[in-house]
Amino acid sequence: MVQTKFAGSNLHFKPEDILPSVSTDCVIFGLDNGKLKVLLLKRDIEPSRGLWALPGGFVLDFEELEMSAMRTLHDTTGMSNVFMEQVQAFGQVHRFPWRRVITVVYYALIKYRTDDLRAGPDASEINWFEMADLPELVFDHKHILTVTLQHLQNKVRSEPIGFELLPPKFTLTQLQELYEAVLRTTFDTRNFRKKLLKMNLLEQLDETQIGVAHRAARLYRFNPNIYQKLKEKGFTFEL
Amino acid sequence: MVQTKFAGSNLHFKPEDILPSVSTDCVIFGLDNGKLKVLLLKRDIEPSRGLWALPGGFVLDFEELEMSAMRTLHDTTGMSNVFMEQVQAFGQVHRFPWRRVITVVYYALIKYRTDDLRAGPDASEINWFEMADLPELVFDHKHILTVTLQHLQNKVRSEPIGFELLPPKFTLTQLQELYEAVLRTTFDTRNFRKKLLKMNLLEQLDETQIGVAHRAARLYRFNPNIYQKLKEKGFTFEL
DNA sequence: GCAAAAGTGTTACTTTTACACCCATGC
DNA sequence: GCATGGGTGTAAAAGTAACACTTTTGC
Repeated sequence: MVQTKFAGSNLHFKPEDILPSVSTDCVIFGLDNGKLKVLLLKRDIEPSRGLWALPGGFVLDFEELEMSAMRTLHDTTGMSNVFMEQVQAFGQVHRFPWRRVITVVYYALIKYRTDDLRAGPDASEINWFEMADLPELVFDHKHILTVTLQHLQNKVRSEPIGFELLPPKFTLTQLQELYEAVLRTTFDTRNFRKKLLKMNLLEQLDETQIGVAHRAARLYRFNPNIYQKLKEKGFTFEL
Repeated sequence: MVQTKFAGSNLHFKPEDILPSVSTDCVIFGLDNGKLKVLLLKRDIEPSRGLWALPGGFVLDFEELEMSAMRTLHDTTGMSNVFMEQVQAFGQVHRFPWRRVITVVYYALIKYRTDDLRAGPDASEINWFEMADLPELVFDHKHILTVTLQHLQNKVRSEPIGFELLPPKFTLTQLQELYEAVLRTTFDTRNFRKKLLKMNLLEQLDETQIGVAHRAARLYRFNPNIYQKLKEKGFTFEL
């Protein structure tokens, strides 16, 4: 029996295991050279074959929403154990042209990589796009990205999650560029460093950059345990 | 033909018009005498008959999520044109005991009232409860309330939405008590007033309280147009 | 020695905090 | 006249913003 090709990457599941009206989509953020990028797939299925879309898929009957999103993330990047949080649900009646589908959107912050990306069976291509230079997107995905970026900008200023976009050891310049990219602004170097270091969140390492053609910068590490302890004492991260 | 009584207030709709796996729930906040309260229904249907629950119901096939939540709000309070925003989706596999149901939660800020509350056909009782003194709740509704309160606390500090809980004309003391109730804290009266008035968001009226057994307080009004203009000039509300 | 980015201190200004008394009104 | 909440100012402290030059390293 030939069966309709559903949107999403659930083809290896039986139709009766799928919730037909609920999907999850993933906004996967990465930082490439001080630029905030998002991972998109070029659809190779109807509807809207050939347009770019957020990775996503239908939720299985016995699958947690977050698991569904993590499955998508794993399918596309090969990664697990990654920072991921729900943004909200998007449910406009005609957002999906064939029938009513509510999608629950998650965003993930990952360490940028270009190898091991897999388009999967429903897509012909996978690629990173600068948030400032997006292609035409399918359905309401443009709107979803707008809302999600706003959400990220709020979160990143009130919780120390930005580090998730950086390698475990990073320089203060990288950290500053990260915040400048996400918040689309600039900071005064001296003031930025003073502020961050004063929080006592960062472990200064006895290591420096290697292989750079200029003075090598000090490396730092974010320690979640330190943050936890500070938080219990009433500290709140605020950029 | 006898048909199963579904949870929710969708009994006047035909089963085929209902999305069986998506519901909305409403966290309806009101301010009673400086206390933050939430509106709950005592369920008169299975499952969990007799327990208290958030008002909510299944989403119709051709109904926007927000409309669904507004319908619930209207059914219980008779109100429309009310401040309402999505919190997020809750989708734990076994949150609803009979089958998989994802619920999209909205919160509403309304002017407190006790008349015209309607329990509806699925509930035996409707009542306001102090956030600090909740009854036993059905399903994951306790968790939903916790997350939603947190969400409200964040929102209320970064956007001028608290006014939605007050009558159109209010005193600065009422305003302060509102924020103290929502954020569970206290403010210094002088500093609070200075801060709020300095924003130039509030219109001072030539009216005072009437019928109080002490010096009558000045009344103020929040003007959304003023806020809009200030926002365009780069102002951001921050408490 | 030069290009390139790292790193650092001080001052003016703004915001936040802490704190106590007189005022207006109804009864 | 007294009980009740309304309304106000100031000073110290903390935090933020603006600003320019020296250091280190690789080539």
